[in-house]
Amino acid sequence: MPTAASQRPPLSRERVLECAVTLADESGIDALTIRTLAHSMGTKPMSLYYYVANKDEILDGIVDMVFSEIELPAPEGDWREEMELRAHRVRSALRRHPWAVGLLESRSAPGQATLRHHEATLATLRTAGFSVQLTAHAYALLDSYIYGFAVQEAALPFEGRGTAAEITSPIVERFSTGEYPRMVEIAVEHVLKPGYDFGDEFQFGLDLILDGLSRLAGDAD
Amino acid sequence: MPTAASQRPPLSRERVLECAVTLADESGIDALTIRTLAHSMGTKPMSLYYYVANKDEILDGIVDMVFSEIELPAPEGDWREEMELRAHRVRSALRRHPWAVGLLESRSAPGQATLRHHEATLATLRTAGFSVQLTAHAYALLDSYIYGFAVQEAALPFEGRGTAAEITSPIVERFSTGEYPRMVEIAVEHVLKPGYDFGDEFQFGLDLILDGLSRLAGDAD
DNA sequence: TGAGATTACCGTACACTGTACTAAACCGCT
DNA sequence: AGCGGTTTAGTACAGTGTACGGTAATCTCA
Repeated sequence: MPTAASQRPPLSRERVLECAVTLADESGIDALTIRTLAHSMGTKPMSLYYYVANKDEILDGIVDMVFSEIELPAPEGDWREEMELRAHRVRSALRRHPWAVGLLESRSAPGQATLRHHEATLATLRTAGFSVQLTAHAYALLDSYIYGFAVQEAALPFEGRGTAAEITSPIVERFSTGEYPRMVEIAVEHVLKPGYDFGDEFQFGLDLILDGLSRLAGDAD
Repeated sequence: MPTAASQRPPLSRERVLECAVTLADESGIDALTIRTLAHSMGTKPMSLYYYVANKDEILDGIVDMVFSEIELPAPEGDWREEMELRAHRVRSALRRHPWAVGLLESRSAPGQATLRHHEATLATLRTAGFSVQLTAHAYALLDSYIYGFAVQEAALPFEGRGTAAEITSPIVERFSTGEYPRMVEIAVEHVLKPGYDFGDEFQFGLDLILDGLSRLAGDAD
């Protein structure tokens, strides 16, 4: 008789983490339980524990998987171009995996891919002539912006262009009292304009930050 | 015989949320379960459900509680001062309640305090002469930075000044291979310097962002 | 060849979670 | 005294992570 195990690709730590990522993408991080994960892989819960110590290790692992998807910046390249590219790459990775930013906060055991990513980013800034101090400042600033933007994006109840109308309707209900005129204004005159996409706001802040860093780095602009 | 109920302040939605906040502060958001919350209030799990519909409502509620702690900016004040103050206030609230930023991502039903806070902030920028567009840009930028900084701060395994040495030791272990020289450099020459506090990085980015906004707002600097 | 060790996987069980359902106790009324 | 709404509890159930132990196949070495 063919066992369940013989009918599917063999288990491995890699495959466990890959399946965990796709499961979290498709059904949300709350749906990522040991049982559903095992079921989605055609196996039983306890089988997974041969490859990972516990669920925390899975969570650490999928965060690192997200970083492993992000192309590394090139330390020899133009720092501004590289940092802009990197910012967009990180953001799009966090948009593909919206649960990741929520995990960042609770995980503090960075994996290999994460460390490599940080190393390459720091190297790019240092190679471009940033002082140690300025590098630390710049990195904290850039990542804060990227992560924070991802948090806001993940909190949005709509996705992308054109579907912004829904979020405002429950808010508009409270507006019969006229309590929030400025929010209405922003909604009507900005967010609800056709073609609006919150994601487009990302470039504005990114440019402002990179401009500021340029000035401090003493570039000839 | 004195019942448990007669020996403690009466339950109320307010008190449930207050106790939920202090429990999350003291023991982490994972420790905030209906059972532990009820126990900490001297009552039984199901009693809480008279005041809140379900746990989600508690989570929404405590996020709003955090916002309610934050003093509102004054729309008539100098916008830059008000925004700087607000940024520090929000950050310190998120530091008092590190679990809050993790909830921001998953909650999308803003409460009264949250809405009031947004309204006051938007009003400050608009009153200062920011266009609707620039207001939206500025707000997204500032909040991204603040939230993202809070995420990073919450992920740090140490708190405040001087205790940074511990985080680096597990990393330093991987450094026998020399794989991460730039991270070592930053650690040794910046993070491990006496008196270093990651929180101090906040002001750097905040100044840079406010400078950039000043320029765009056409101020006389 | 065959016995023992190792690898890969799984069944059962337990303490814990959120919460639906039910019932009891308390309160201010007439 | 007794009624009806308000508040508090008890019990029960499905779902969670995972400790502990077992099984079957594969590998190692005489």
